[in-house]
Amino acid sequence: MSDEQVAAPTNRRRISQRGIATRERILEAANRLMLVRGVNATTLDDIREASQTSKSQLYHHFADKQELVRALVTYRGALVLQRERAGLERLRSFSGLVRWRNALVQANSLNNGRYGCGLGSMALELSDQDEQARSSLSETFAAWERLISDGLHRMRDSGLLRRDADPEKLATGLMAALQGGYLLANAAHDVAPMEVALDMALEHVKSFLVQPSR
Amino acid sequence: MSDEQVAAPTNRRRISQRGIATRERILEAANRLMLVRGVNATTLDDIREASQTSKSQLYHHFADKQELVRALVTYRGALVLQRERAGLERLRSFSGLVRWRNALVQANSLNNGRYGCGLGSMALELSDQDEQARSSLSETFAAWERLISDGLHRMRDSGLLRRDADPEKLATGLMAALQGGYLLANAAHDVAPMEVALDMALEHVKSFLVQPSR
DNA sequence: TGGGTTCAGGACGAAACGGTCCAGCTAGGC
DNA sequence: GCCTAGCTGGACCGTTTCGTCCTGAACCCA
Repeated sequence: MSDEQVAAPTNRRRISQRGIATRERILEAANRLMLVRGVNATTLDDIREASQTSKSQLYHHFADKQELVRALVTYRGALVLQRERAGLERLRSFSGLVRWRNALVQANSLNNGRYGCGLGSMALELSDQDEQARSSLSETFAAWERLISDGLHRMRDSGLLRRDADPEKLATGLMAALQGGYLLANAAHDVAPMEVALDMALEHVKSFLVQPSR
Repeated sequence: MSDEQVAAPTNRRRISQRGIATRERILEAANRLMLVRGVNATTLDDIREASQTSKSQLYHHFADKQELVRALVTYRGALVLQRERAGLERLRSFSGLVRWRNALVQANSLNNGRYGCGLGSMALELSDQDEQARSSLSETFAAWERLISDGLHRMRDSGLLRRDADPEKLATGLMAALQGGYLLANAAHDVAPMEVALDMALEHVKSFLVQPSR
């Protein structure tokens, strides 16, 4: 989020700067560790050590591990939406979509496809385990898709896309290709499947362009 | 597999029918539980209880939990490939692809999008945790994609698909759409995103048909 | 039927893990 | 500068969980 704390503290009476910083440090460490090892395979002691804090601080800022995980869902969601908003809010052309694709592919190629999408991996791990986390993740995905579909709406309104193009469905398709691409790239430790998947989705969007640039 | 044990016992000297049945029961229970709760969130005691066996049997048939998980990867891989082979080995037309899509969607709609793909969920959970499991899953995905691309090759050879269609890339796209669809459907508890994703991938294949049926 | 091998049951141990507690320190309003 | 409320460090506890071990039953072959 641009104008509010990414890690909003729970409403308490007095909160010191130090307290906020500690909470942020915990979330940052949890984010890093759980991206690599997964949520369930990461222990509180791991997080305590990586964040240079102590047990009591974990339990001062979060009621239990589940609440920490839920806070992490919010935290990651905010980070991803912040990043994606920067890349998508001015989307007005097909080449903008290509730039969006390239940025995602490049970022993922830095670690040879490993780790996947922070939201996608949590979605699979938590969906059948924590209903609140699931619905929160689902909303984040919806917001992400909306960033895409808003751009596609602009393209349709300006006459770039045909009237029969359905921005919502196209956005869902792009998101599925992205998430499936992340998954296959992670399994293969190679970014290539993600490229192929995104290119397929882009070709599909292209098929709705008024003047095919091919 | 049709002509070999799905759960091949490790090479031991004498193995009774009862022993094989026990091993199968353990794998079947692990498969069921880990699909719902995830690998790391499922304990050996859960499996012991669900399979009506005991601790010593688990450790008689598998060295440790990791080896059980690896055996499960093989087990699930064989099940999925068996199922998919049945649906794909005679794939020769676009309508065959539509039937394949419908079968997947229908199966997933039975539980409102929950649980996702047994291979995909393991891939995300294990890829950064067990290199052997990851490479095994990656190979299974490759074999699965090959079932699809073989069908697409047949379609291309018979003149249904244009010569410039790339069956391997199309298969990767279909697989990514499927896996991404599973993921989004699981997060949303609604099969709809999976339908949209697969339809996008099918449209993409359709765009390579010699005579567009639209 | 007898002897050795494999299978079953479950008690047991050790370590990891989530979570509690408390004593001392820090910060910010008055 | 004092005082209260919040923050920090880390020892500690109970449970869970992986893994071991030992006893007895079932099985196979001669």
